[in-house]
Amino acid sequence: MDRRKRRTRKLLGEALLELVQEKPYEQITIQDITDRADLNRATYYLHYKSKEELLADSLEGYFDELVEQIATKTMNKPIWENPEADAMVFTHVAEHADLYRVLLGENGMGYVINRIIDYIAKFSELQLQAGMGTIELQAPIEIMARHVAGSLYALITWWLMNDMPYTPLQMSEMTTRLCLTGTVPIPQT
Amino acid sequence: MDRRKRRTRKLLGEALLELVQEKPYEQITIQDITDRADLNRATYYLHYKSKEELLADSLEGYFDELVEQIATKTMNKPIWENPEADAMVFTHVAEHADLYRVLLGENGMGYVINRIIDYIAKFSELQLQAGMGTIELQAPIEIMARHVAGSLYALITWWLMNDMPYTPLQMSEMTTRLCLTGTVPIPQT
DNA sequence: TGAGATAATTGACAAGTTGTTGTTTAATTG
DNA sequence: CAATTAAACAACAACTTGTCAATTATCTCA
Repeated sequence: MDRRKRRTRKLLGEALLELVQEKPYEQITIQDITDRADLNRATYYLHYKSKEELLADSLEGYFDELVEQIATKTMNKPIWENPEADAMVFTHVAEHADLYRVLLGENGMGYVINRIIDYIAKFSELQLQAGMGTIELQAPIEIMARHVAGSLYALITWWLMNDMPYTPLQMSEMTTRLCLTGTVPIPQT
Repeated sequence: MDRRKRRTRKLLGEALLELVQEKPYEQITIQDITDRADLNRATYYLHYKSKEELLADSLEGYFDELVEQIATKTMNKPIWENPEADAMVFTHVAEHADLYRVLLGENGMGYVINRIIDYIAKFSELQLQAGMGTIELQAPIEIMARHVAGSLYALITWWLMNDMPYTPLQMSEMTTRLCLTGTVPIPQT
């Protein structure tokens, strides 16, 4: 990709991520973005058709960063020997708290939310497949992965919206425990 | 509330819920809504300031309907004696599948998603409080409730987006099992 | 039923946004 | 250096928004 092209897209992305923290997403116009990036509005349309397209593109970076971090740490280890993996997620969220608060909270953005859940689910699925022999399946792997992803997503947002009252490690331990042993670890009848 | 006022709001709500299934939410203008409802555009502003306000208002009905159904069935029963409760949720979603697919799927709407999770979490919290004496707490109730809510949300959307490959009862059984006993019901070390 | 209150209509307004186009200028690459 | 490609620029029509003041229809309650 051309150096100038990359530069322009980077500028646009940074502008949008800044603006998103200043005013409601719907109220951000393409004009606003190009003003902030100090580019002509027409230039925008040479790169993106919509705000959504730009936002999705800009977020890639954050996601990839996190996914890679985790991948290097947890590869080939089943999740139940790895509370640090989840802790990394919570830490990552804390580092970009302002942004995620906007993306996930209150008037959060649906496709970002779903994308995040998908990301997590895909990841869990790998984890679960790795441990397939060891554990007794409670449901199709696909579904178990979604279950874990949903739980993690909900706990992340709760934590974020309540000013992070626990440490990432505490959160990750609770998450892991709830996902692995459930809410009611009483003798199964 | 005035009869006419109610009528107008109902018309606007129906119009929006129709439109939301026809084209992307962001592309729906207030003009579109009032055209469909056969009302003057200026009239809209006498009732709502934004599209969001109208949408939130329109959804109340659906939510209340479901919440009440469940409340009457499950009151005072702990959730683990009650797979039908969750089944009702899945059935409800199936009944309004077209709408929920738009609200929750792909480019879903963030605040609707969060509202749904909040709804479920509040509900779970009551359930968990009711069974407090009986069970051993794995984490603060608040967190356990979020965990359950996130899981249920993720499973609902997965089910919806994959053309509902299981029956509501099957889904509800898996949900319950995963939430109660977790993904890995192996002896705890 | 009829008077008064309230909601809705209508048409019009300025201000702003959108997407696109054709032309010109600048930067990058080999 | 020449060719290519990106960006700037200005201007376009079409549409959206929020808000008006003046008017008409509808409902409510005495």
